[in-house]
Amino acid sequence: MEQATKQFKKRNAILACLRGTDVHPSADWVHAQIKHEYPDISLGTVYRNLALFKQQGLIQSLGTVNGIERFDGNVDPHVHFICQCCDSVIDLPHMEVPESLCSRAATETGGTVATCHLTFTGTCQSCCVTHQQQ
Amino acid sequence: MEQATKQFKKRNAILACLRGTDVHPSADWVHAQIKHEYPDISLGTVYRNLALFKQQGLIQSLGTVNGIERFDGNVDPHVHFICQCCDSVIDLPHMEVPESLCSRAATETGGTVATCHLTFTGTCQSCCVTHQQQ
DNA sequence: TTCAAAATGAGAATAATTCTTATTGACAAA
DNA sequence: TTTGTCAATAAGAATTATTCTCATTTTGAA
Repeated sequence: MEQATKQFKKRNAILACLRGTDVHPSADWVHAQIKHEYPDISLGTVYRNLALFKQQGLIQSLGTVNGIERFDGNVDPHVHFICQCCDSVIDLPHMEVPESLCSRAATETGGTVATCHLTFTGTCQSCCVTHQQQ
Repeated sequence: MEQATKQFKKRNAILACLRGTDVHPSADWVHAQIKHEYPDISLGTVYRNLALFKQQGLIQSLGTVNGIERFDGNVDPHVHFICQCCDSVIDLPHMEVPESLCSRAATETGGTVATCHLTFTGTCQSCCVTHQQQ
């Protein structure tokens, strides 16, 4: 009965949290979530493990939105939309960056390409509705 | 004889600095450059004017690289390559994001699209040469 | 010259992230 | 069970990029 491993309980909870949400959260958001299960988890542990996962390629960073780094538990290449109004980050799952662009990037730079990010910014549907109230 | 306008001397120098380089600099780099001409310019002025230009659409932010925001005086849509090794940012001028992707982003989100960024990360040619010394 | 408004310098304040260190917890060997 | 070892953690201090405050300076106009 899942006595199997008590090891990495909090670490695994952090990874599970990221993989179980689509909000592309900040470290602080993850910390608040994990606290429900482990009230004594520290923010430093969240930062530390997020950095570890990122280095291991288990998660990816989307860069910062309004000065706050955002993470994604889905490392498959996909496209993002960032709302400038509410800072939400949304997946655009049915879109892909043409493979031809990636290979051209490698040849044009003369270096090696590791990742590719296509990101749109704008106003999300919800914010559009809220703001033009007519 | 360019008595024309002493106004905005430093402000204009900041914009000219950004437009006259391709290194996609940080605020600190810009500050160091302007100091050659105006030794008393403060870092606060650089930040203030970069924020102003960004808001006016005269420059764009590329997001942060290693926690430091990078700017681009070229606001035409174009593709970037970021070296994970030396943090350099390079233009890939001969590549474009297909217009079809941008319009699809708008329809898929149901909102409005303002900008589009395609960014590759990897190891630049120079760092490749430096590191695999064989 | 005088005036009002805008721009700036200097440095304090803020806040996200990283670092340090003592402590805790898990597992293995005795 | 006890002990030892080592990784993981909590707590909070330290760092640092960026923003904010405010007194001063500069600018162009009257």
